[in-house]
Amino acid sequence: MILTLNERNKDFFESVFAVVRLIPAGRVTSYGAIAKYLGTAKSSRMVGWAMNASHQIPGIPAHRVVNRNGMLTGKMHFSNEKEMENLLTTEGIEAVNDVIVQFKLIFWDPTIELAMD
DNA sequence: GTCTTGACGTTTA
DNA sequence: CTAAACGCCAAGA
Repeated sequence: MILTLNERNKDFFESVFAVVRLIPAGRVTSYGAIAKYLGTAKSSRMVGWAMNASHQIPGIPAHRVVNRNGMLTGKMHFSNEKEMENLLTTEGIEAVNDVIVQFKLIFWDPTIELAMD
């Protein structure tokens, strides 16, 4: 179910969680992409903030969300720094030096994959 | 109430 | 090319 955050204020967190949950294994996306999809492209920080709250919610593959540079910026927020990289590796995502390899190829853009019309 | 900080991203210098 | 500033908005102090 595609979320339509028209109000963009109502349940921002919930929307972010929904999108993140839709990210298929082996794929990754960026905070900005999610923010853009939600209509808050300029507030990409809020996405990251929402992700921080996602810790309390199970089923949120936060490890599949990285910054625009493909860098594992949020690894420090996991139980262990290697946790995020480990999870990515398990899903077939290669990450070296805290940076996802072939990031562009496995990049999952909600604005495209979810095909908002 | 104000001020600082922050899982970001884009634009200038 | 790299470094710094700005915008954006929410939460904690």
